[in-house]
Amino acid sequence: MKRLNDFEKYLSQKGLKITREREKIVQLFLKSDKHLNVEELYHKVKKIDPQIGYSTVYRTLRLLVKANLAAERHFGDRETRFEPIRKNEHHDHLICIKCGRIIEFENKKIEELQEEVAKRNDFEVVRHRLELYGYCSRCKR
Amino acid sequence: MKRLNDFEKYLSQKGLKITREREKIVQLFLKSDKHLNVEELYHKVKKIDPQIGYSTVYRTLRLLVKANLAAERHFGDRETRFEPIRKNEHHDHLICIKCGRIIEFENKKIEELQEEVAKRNDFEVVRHRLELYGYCSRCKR
DNA sequence: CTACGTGCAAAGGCTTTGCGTGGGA
DNA sequence: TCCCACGCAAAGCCTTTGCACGTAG
Repeated sequence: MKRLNDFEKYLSQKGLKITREREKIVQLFLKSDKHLNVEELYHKVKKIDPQIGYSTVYRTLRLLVKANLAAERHFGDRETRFEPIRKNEHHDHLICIKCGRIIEFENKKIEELQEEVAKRNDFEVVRHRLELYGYCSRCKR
Repeated sequence: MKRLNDFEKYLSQKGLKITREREKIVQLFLKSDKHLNVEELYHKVKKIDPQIGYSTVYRTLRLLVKANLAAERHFGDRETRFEPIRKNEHHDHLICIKCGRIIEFENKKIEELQEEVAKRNDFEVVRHRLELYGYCSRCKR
């Protein structure tokens, strides 16, 4: 769990504390390796340690975002989802509007074209978001 | 105002009513030609006709979406924005994270590449979203 | 005349925070 | 010991809806 160490390092640096709750939450979050929302992670955590409260899960996720170990995503429009950040990796998403499955992909060519568009508009891109919504292999017939 | 006629046609077809409120709201919405949220449109409307309530603005926007005359967008993450749909036109967005300016663009090549990615994943794309966040010409130095 | 539309206020749904208590360092 | 962190409950923020009254057709 390299990333868990990164998190603990971050905490120490900031004078924050390593607690039982944070350990468990972060472990589960990193392991699950999906795009979870607070609710979902909260339920996973509850199963392992029923003491832990919703706000702790929430605050830990926010902390992960600050530490640059998690990214905040807004797919469905209303709900906030989080995903672990693996170093040097950027990807976009295919989202099934029937079953909710999320498939990740990466395409250098598209990114280059984006840069081109930006340049043409005298715009400096900091980050981007590309999502394709439709039906996955299982849901289209 | 071709689109206003389209809206009224839609209303008649569905047995819905053309009201003073709807006329004004839709006119302002189409004219403003920006990416407004309910709040913003509501304020514009208020200036012209202070009687009109927030829910009427809200419901009229929903109606426009149903009529396929407006598209719902979620940029900032939490707020819902609406933009008029011009026929046969698809575009994506450059969003300035400093001043909030939104610039539209269109790029066929990118769309083709998206289809390619989808095919490779046995995925059928229904719609997509591409947003580039960064600094616009005025905000970067 | 009837069903749809309107404004108001309140209910929802999720995110965020204040507070008193508990626990790392 | 001293802050930081925790759980709980409540506050915020938008979005959405129920209701009683008004009005287009």
